[in-house]
This record gives sequence, C-alpha cells and structure tokens, in this order.
Amino acid sequence: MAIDVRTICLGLLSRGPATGYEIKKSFEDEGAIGYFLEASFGAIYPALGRLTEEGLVDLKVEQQDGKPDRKVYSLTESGRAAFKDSLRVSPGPDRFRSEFLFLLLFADLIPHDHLRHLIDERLEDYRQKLHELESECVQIPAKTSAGLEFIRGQGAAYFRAMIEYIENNRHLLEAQSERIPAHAAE
Amino acid sequence: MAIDVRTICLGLLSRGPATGYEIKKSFEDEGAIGYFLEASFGAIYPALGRLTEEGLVDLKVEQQDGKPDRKVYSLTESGRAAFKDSLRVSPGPDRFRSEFLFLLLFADLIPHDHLRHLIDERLEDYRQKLHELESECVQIPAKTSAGLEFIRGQGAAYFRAMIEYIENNRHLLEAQSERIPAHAAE
DNA sequence: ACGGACATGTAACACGTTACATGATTAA
DNA sequence: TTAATCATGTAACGTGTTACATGTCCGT
Repeated sequence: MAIDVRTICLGLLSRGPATGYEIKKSFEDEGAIGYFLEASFGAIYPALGRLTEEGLVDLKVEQQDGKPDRKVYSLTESGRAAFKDSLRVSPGPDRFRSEFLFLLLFADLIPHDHLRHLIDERLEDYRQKLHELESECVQIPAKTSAGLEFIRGQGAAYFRAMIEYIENNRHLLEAQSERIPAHAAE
Repeated sequence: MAIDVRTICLGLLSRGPATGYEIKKSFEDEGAIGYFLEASFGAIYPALGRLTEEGLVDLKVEQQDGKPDRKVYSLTESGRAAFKDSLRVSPGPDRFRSEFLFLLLFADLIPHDHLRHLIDERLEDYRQKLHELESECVQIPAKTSAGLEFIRGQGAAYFRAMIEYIENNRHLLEAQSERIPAHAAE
C-alpha cells in the first residue's frame, strides 16, 4: 500500500467531504492524527488533482469573493471501493525517526549541562502533547470514530511510557556525559 | 541538523572504523539502532564518497581476493569536530509513521475477522521485537555505550506500552467492525 | 547446485518539502 | 500595520529507494 499522500487524502475524505486546505489543517487540529500522519500543501493539491483525474474523487467548486474558489472534494463510489481495497493489504513495519534519540545515542559526546537541558525540554514537550491528547478536545462529533479514539489513546500511552522511561533512566546518560565538563568540550 | 544518511554515517564512524557494508549491517544486527535508523546501500556509498571528498572521513583500502576491495572508513579530526558540532543543534520533533495505525484509524471499514487477524499479527511482531531487545544480545563490548543501552531500554519500554495498550483496547475497534460481517464487506 | 553472506557502486525513479506567487479579510 | 486565517497552486530541489551490474566463497 504505502501510506502516501494519495491514500491519506482518500482516507480522510472517507469521513466526509473536505477541501485541500481542510485536509492539511486536520493534521494540526484534529486530535491525534498529526502524530503519525502529515502532508504539505505541495503534496496534497497535486494528489487531489490526480485523484480527480482518476475518478476516485469529485469536487464541487464554491465561488468566493476575494479568496480563490473553494474546491470541496468527496469520494466517488469507485474511490470508496479503492480505499477499502487498499485497507486489505497487510501493513508494513512502523517507521520511527527521532533526532532526539539519535542525539542520546551519542550522549557521551554532549556536554553535561546541554544534555540535561535537552532532556528537560523534550520531557516538557512530551508532557504537553500528552496533556493535549488527554484533554477532551472539542471535536466535531461526526468526525470522531472508534479508530480515532483508539489512536488518541495509543498516542497517550506512548507519551506516558516515554516520559516514565526517560525520567527513570536519564541518569544513565547523564552519568556518562558528566566526565566531559562543558567548558572542556572542545 | 536533519538526521540524514551523512550524519548517521558520521555518528556510527565515531564509534570506530567501518566499511559501508558494515554500516548497513549495523541497522539489522546491532541491538536497537535499527528501530529508529535505517539507510540503504544506495544512500550510504555515495554519502561516504562525499564525506571523503570533504575530508570528514578517510579510508584505508584493503585488497581482497575475489571480492571488491574493502574500504575501511574512519573519522578524521575535522570529521569528529563536525559531528560534535551537529550534536549541538536542538533536535526536531519525532516522526512516527505507521501503516498499521493508519489502518486502525479506519477499523470500522475492515471486516471483523481480518481486523482481528491484523491485530494478532502485529501483537506477535511486537512481542518478538521486545524479546530481541530484552535478550542479552552478544555485543561487541567496544561498541556498546550508555547511549545504546538507553536506546535499547527505550525501545523495550515502547513495545511493552504498545502491547499492553493494544491488548486492553482492541475490543473498542473490534466492536465497531463487528457490524460488518466479512461476507458482506463488499 | 543453489542461496546467502561478503563487497561496492550507478542510474532511474518516486516522493515529498520548501519557497514562491496571489490576494482578501479580520483581529491585535 | 502587521500577522494570521482562508485558499489554491507551481516549480525547483533534495533525499532516498529500487533495481541493476559484478563476482567469490562457503555451507547444505
């Protein structure tokens, strides 16, 4: 399958009509989905165009005053079928990329103070995101689903586990980097 | 910084000399690092070439009988400095991509039996990976570090959290998909 | 005899990001 | 007046994957 922008658009449209702009926004606004999906305008608009050519989606153009026309896309029958089909393939492995973890891998090369600061920052970040996921989050009822609720819970479980692990084990890293005082790092 | 193949090569070489082939292998073999780093030969070899041109690494060519020459790369002084420098920037956000989670987001469109099967499979997969991380794993002592140990623990904590969450919450998804019996899915 | 590990490298291709272009309205 | 939100789109660019090319040795 490959979780490309095409498929993401198809998936989000299966929950109801939307414009390209709204699809992009849903990564930021809508609950948890931004934590494991993202796409830029430069990817979404062309994808929507191709999907239209292929007949998997269609659009209604709403004219507006100063702004460009609003193009509201919806899935066609064949689009819905194609998306359902794409859900049948067995999913590939998860892909996790973390600059933060990469840095920690080389914690012994990082000055002690800086390392502590990095960890504190990231921990704060995780706590913030956990908080967002746990808060009720005013959601358009029509757009929630068991899947979305599950994903939100998964995200929360992930952040909770990471916070706990880092809090309990950061001393292992900090002990290593302590040997190189900040002023002697270079 | 951006955690590109260049930087990954620099980082791994900071632990000792290696060939391109060995760098690639270390993603598969070496403890946890494959869970959040990866690169293909097609990316590694050119990266090593460019790094050599730039004087950040140098190589000793070991001639071999039938096989191509073994090119053993090591960091130069300026390479080590450049890498240390790159560790100074503040790390960007984690990036997590999961086809599996994407499918679950649309669990209500998946036939019940298939969904159960998907979840069982993934759970088995996670348990397997957790087991690998928990097992002692014969490691070249010179290549272990506090960072690597920390990362292994982090990976284990991650898989444990995911397994627990999925086991406790899969019923939420399965209840939804139940409404669509497999034979009526199309 | 056959596949896998060892070993390096190139070229075509896919995919996505960033920056740019355009422009009205509204809140600070 | 300055920034943000709404709204779409193109083009250059970077980065990485996949497939191909080549060839030996070793275990089963």
